[in-house]
Amino acid sequence: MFGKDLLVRMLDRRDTLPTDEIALIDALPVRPVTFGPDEEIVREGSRPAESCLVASGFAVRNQAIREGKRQITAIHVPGDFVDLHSLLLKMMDHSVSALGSCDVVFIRHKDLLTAMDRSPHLTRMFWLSTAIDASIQRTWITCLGRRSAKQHLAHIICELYIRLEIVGLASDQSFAIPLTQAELGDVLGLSVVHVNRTLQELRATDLVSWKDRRIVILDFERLALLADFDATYLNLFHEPR
Amino acid sequence: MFGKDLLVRMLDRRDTLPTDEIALIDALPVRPVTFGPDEEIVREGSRPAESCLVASGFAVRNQAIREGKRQITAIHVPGDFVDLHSLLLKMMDHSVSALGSCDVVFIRHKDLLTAMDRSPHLTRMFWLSTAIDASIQRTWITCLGRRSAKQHLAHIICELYIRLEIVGLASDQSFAIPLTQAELGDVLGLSVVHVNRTLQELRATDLVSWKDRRIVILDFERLALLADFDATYLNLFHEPR
DNA sequence: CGTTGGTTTGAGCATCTTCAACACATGTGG
DNA sequence: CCACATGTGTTGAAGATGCTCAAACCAACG
Repeated sequence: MFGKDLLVRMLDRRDTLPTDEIALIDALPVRPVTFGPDEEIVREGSRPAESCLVASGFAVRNQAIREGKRQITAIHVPGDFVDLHSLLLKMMDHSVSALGSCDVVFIRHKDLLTAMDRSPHLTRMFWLSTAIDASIQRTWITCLGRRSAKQHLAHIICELYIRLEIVGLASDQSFAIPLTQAELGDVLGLSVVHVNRTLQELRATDLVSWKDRRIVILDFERLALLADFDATYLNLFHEPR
Repeated sequence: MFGKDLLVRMLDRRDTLPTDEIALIDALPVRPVTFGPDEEIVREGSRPAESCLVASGFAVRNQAIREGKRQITAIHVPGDFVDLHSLLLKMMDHSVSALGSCDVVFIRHKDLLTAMDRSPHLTRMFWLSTAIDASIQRTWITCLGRRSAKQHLAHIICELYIRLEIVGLASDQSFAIPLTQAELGDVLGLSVVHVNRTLQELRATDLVSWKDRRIVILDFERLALLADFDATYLNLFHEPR
C-alpha cells in the first residue's frame, strides 16, 4: 500500500492503467516517513533526489514571504504526488509541510526514471498528475483574483470534497480535514479574522457546518452555485491519454 | 523558425538539447496562424487535437466567470508552448486568446507523441516546460494572496523582463508589450482604476515608465526589492534533467 | 487549575471597487 | 476639413471589503 494504491486509484479515474503499469508502480521502492503537524517535509531551496507521495493525512505547499507571512499554493490529499515536479525543476522554490499528522512515502527520482523508461504511457500518466495540479492552481488564481472571500471559501470546500471522494475519503457530503482558520487564511489569502467571519456567513445560510476538523456540506448544489463551481478543471473524465 | 527556434532557446537555457532532439523538434509539422488583437486562439470547452506555440506576439489564458468578469491566469511570450497540457488534459477548462497581434503555430498531438516516443529526454523537456508554467502559476498565487497591489505589479514587471530577455525580446531594462490597463487588471485581479493609480505610484518613485506599450525599468534592483522578487521559480539553471 | 492553541467579537483604519465624468488620441464618414 | 464615435488613460468621491489590533472565550491537556 503506502499510498501507491491511492495514486493508482487517482490516475485510474482518468485513464485505465494497464496491469503492467500498475506492476511498475507497485515495484517502486519506497521510504515511508510520518510527519507531525506543521513539520517540514521538503525544504525550500533544497534539491531533492526523491519525490513524495501522500499516503494518509494532508500536505501543503508553502511559499514564505517577508515578515513571516506565507501563502499556501496547494493542498495535497492522499494519493497526490506532491513534489513530482522536483524531478524536473530540481531546486525547490517553496516548501512542503504536513497539515496535521501526515504519512508520506519518498520515491527516488532514479527509480521513477527507470519505470518511466519502460512505459511512455506511464510517463504521461505521471505528467498528467502534475498537469491536474497546474489546472487546480489556475483555478485558485481565478478564485484569488476575481471571486469574493465567500465565493472563494465555498469553492475550495467543493473542490476538496470532490478530490477526497475520488480517493474514498469523503462521502455523505462530509469529510475530515485538520485545517485551522489561520491556515485557511493562508490558503485564501485572507486574515484569520476575516476567515472567521466569512465562515460564519456560510454557516448562517445553512450551506456548511465546520466543527472539530470535520466539514459537512449541507447543500452542495447551492454551495456550488454560490461558488460558481464547475468541476471541469479537476479532469474527472475517463479517457485515453 | 515558426517559433520553434525560440522554444529550443527556452529549453536550452535549462538543459542542453542534443542535436537529435533539436532535429526532432525541427521536423515537427506546423500549421501557422496569425490572430488579431483579442481573437480567441483556443476555445474553452473545446478538445484540441493540436497544441500551440507562440511564434511572435503574446497570448493569454483566460478564465471567464459570471457577469463578464475574467481572470488572466498566464501570459505567454514567444517560444512558450501555451497549451501543451491539452495533450493530457483533453478538455480545455479555459480559453487562450491573443494579446495584440499574435503569430502562433499549431502542432498535432499525434506528431508530438511520435517525437516523444523516440526520446524520453525530449519528453521530459516538454514536461519541464509545463512544470515551469506551473511554477510561475504558484508564484502568481502568492502574489495575489499575500502581496500588495504595488508589489504585485512590480513583481510581474520583473518576471516579464526576465522571461523576455531569455528569448531575446528584452534588453537595456526595456521591453514592448501590448497590455492595456484593463487587461493588466485582469492579470492582477484589480479594477482598472486601481491599476491606474498603482502604476502612477511606481512612476512617481521613478521605478518604471510605461508608455506606448513599452515598459522601461528605471531601477531593476529597487523594483525587485520592492516586489520581493526572487527568480528561482523561473528555473534559470542549466543542468541535466 | 493554569496554560495553550484555536475561535470569536468589536472598533477603527487601509485598500480597493464602483460609478461617473473627463482627457486625449485615433480613425471614420460626411 | 470638420464632426463624431471609439478605445484607452486619468481623476474625484462615496462606499464596500478586508485588515490590524486588542481582548475575550473556550476546550483540551498536563
